[in-house]
Amino acid sequence: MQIISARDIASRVKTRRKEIGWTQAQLAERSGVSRDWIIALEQAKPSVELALVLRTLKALNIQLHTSEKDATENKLIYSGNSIEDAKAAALRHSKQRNHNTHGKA
Amino acid sequence: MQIISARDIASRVKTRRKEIGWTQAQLAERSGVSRDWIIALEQAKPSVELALVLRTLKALNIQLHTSEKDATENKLIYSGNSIEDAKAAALRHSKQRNHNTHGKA
DNA sequence: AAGAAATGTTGCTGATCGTCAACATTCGTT
DNA sequence: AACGAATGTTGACGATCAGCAACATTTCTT
Repeated sequence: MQIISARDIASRVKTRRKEIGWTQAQLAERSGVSRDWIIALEQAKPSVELALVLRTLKALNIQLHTSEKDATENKLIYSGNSIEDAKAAALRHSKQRNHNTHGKA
Repeated sequence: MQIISARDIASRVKTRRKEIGWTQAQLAERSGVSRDWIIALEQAKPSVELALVLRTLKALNIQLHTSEKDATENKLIYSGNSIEDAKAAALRHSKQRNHNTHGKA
């Protein structure tokens, strides 16, 4: 499964948790986080801490992998690209929470 | 590549960034974060926000995937497992920062 | 339907985040 | 060596986190 957003992780975690038959409280205990945090994770809160996410995935035996396209290809793609595209995308995301990202709006 | 810890993501990001030939500042701009944050990420700070990580991976064209073992297998594995093992592991991790995880030490 | 269990919500707290600015250090090129 | 660029550090700031406790709501079991 491709992981693009916090939503993807949220649904992955929730689905797997139910597969195993755990409650949120059980998962929280196994992962070493609070039940509140599990709720937030499953509700796709984008600002959760990375390490806690990784711990939770481990508790659920969900493996994470990275795969990249050929480096040369990417170099070509990116080097000629408009910076504005990425910035606009970032802003779109940050609107979910007024995060002001890297300032100078 | 298997992603287990923040360290894995850190090295992945750093390696890929250099492959493409970007500076931290460039990656920061493309990802919509501050340069400070990129530094923190590449230094494997465990508490970085998930959404910013995902945005950065996207900017680098690094794809994230989950893969899980058979659900039945996991159910068997976990249902008979000692809760204390996972808790101990969680505590080991949380010692990196006195996070107090889910209290009631 | 009734009760219990699970999930979700709210208000609060101390701690930490991510950003900025300024400065120090390292790296790479000449 | 010297210069600029890239990387890393520090301190300050407002904003937000993760946890807790108490309560509300939904879901499940009997």
